[in-house]
Amino acid sequence: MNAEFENVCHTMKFEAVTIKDIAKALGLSTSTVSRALRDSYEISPETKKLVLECAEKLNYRPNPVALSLKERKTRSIGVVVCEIANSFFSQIINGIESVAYDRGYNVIISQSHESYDREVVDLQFLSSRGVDGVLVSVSTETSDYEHISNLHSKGLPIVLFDRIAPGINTHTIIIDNFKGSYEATEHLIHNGYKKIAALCPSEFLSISSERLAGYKEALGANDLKVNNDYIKHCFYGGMVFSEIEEAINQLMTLKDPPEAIVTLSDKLTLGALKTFKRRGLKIPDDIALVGFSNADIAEITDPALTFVRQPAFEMGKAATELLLQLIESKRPVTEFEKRILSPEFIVMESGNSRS
Amino acid sequence: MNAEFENVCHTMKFEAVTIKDIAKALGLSTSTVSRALRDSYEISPETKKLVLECAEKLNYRPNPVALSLKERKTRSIGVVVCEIANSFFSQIINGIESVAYDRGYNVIISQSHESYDREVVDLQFLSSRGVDGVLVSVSTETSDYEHISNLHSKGLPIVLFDRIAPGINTHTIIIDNFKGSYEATEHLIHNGYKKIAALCPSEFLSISSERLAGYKEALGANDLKVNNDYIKHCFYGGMVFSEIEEAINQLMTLKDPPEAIVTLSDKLTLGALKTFKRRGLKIPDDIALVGFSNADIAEITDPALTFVRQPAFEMGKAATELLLQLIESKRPVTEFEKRILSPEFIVMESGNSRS
DNA sequence: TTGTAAGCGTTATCAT
DNA sequence: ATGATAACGCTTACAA
Repeated sequence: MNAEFENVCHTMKFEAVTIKDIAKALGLSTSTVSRALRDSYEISPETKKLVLECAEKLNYRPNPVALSLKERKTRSIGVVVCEIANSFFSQIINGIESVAYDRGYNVIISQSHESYDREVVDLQFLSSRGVDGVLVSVSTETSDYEHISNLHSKGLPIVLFDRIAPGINTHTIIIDNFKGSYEATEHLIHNGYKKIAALCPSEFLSISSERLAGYKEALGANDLKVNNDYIKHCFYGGMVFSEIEEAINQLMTLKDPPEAIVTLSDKLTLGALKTFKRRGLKIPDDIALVGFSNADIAEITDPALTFVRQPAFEMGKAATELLLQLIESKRPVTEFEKRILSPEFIVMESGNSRS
Repeated sequence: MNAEFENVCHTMKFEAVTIKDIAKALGLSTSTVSRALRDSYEISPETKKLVLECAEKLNYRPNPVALSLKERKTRSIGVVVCEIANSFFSQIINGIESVAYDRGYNVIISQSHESYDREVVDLQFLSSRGVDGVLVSVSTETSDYEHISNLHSKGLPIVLFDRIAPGINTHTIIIDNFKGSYEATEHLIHNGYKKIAALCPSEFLSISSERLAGYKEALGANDLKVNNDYIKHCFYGGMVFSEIEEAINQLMTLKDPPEAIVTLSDKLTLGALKTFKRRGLKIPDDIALVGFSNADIAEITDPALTFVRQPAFEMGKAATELLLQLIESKRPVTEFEKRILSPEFIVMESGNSRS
């Protein structure tokens, strides 16, 4: 008996006050109480006051689960990213959370860890949990997008961001990847470098092809030839550090090694910096570097790094605003917004000029 | 008519298959179907097979909201941290998510942005949303813990991590902060530094006093006096960068400036590195630095930084495991675990030895 | 072995 | 202006 009691106490959440309790306390029906709480016109002012006071006194809080069941919406949105502990994505999540918080939505996070299978499960899990919509940035392994388009065609609002999926007609928000890498490459060219390598994410990712195109275009526009030996893809884009190390090793042991590298993602830039440090390579004397990075990383390197800053926080905010408009049907289903945010090219005085 | 139809299509989520649909399809009652799905002993094998097949065919997924309403648990846990886009916390969240995922729980994130008011609202929001438990690391502004102890005494399972609250008797997981900063300080002393300053988080945080104690103890154990001019607190612990810059400026303009600094949090270490770079201070010739940091940051500085690594991922995992045990009543309510994780002290050959 | 009915907390549709 | 009832999807006594 005692043991049982203790167990119950332990398990039991605080018995929340319900509309029933208020009804009982006031000798009213639940429907009256419900209406009074929602400030319905059909309830007399006195009753309203009574109910409101009682609710206040009992510290009544509507049960969101019951509401969800009734209204078939949970006021929560799901997010699928490769890794939370990646500063680019954590900044995006920060933006997502800020908008969601303002609008009274919960944010449910899940990670694909760059695994296609995991992404499928995550999405399935989120949708079965009844989220009102999802924000997705596809994993590096993902080349089949049916799991996304299936949900989409079932009416689940979806906004794709950063790493998007071809052929799914929905809202998307991306960085102007072409521009970012074009500027990075051209900056190196303008500083006198001709042998410029590119370190890219997996070729399957939308960001990769766009950024690579910018790199090639910048070379071409400056009468430089594209050397395929200078282009390295890291399939797991930095999640596996050894991939980056290996790619850079290969570059540096070419008969004709590059004098400079553009790193086409935040994670790759970080990995390249780490590799340089481990190998004792000095920037810019041994090798020059410009690439996508966040300010923190760029600023603490020596010399401070000229870099492409991606507006991650803004991207998270924009994606969430779009998603909530979709969810709340504030936007016709036929107009899909394809937004492109401009990256910032930040030149550090100290960085990469040839000595 | 048409407009209405479109609107409905737009708003409507895919009509999910329910137990009722299966029952109807098979000419059974919902209870039979329910029991068959739960593999109850009272259902005949044939019926079970029939139901299971039908469920499979219709792609039936149990509605978690309905389950939540019935069982009064949501299989979701809430997390309150100061900032997601702080690598220490994003690594912790990674750990949290990994355990939660394995156990079929959702993780709902919210940020306090180091604001006490926001922390109160976050916690209120999470609990009203019916999370089964919460993981909390208090904000730097928080010095009153009633919002936490209130929820706790109402029976909501709570695990505090990293920045804990005094006087709340629940599970806690922290780093051995004393040890971490003791080792950092002593390492500098062993390398010949005597004038060692400490850059600390807000004095109200549990981590701050513990780390400061380690610093002082290390000085004392090596016959060095504590100089209060050498101890600087940054109230917002790095969320406001100018605070760090200002603190370091003050240190460097003392009549007798320090030769070395221990930075007592990841964020402070990052901020100090940024400040050094901006001021053109070289490590270790102008100023030596040892502190709490993650490996990425420590490895890309020049020279690579000797540092205290906090097992953030492990902390997130451990906290979540404890919380889930509490939630699932696998652990008596009277035994509160106070776990202390050891930090790793990582010495880089290149770092901080006097030239 | 299977069906009926009540209940989780709320709101909407009828009555009254 | 207020109350009774059904419904959202599911589980579980209790009947049959």
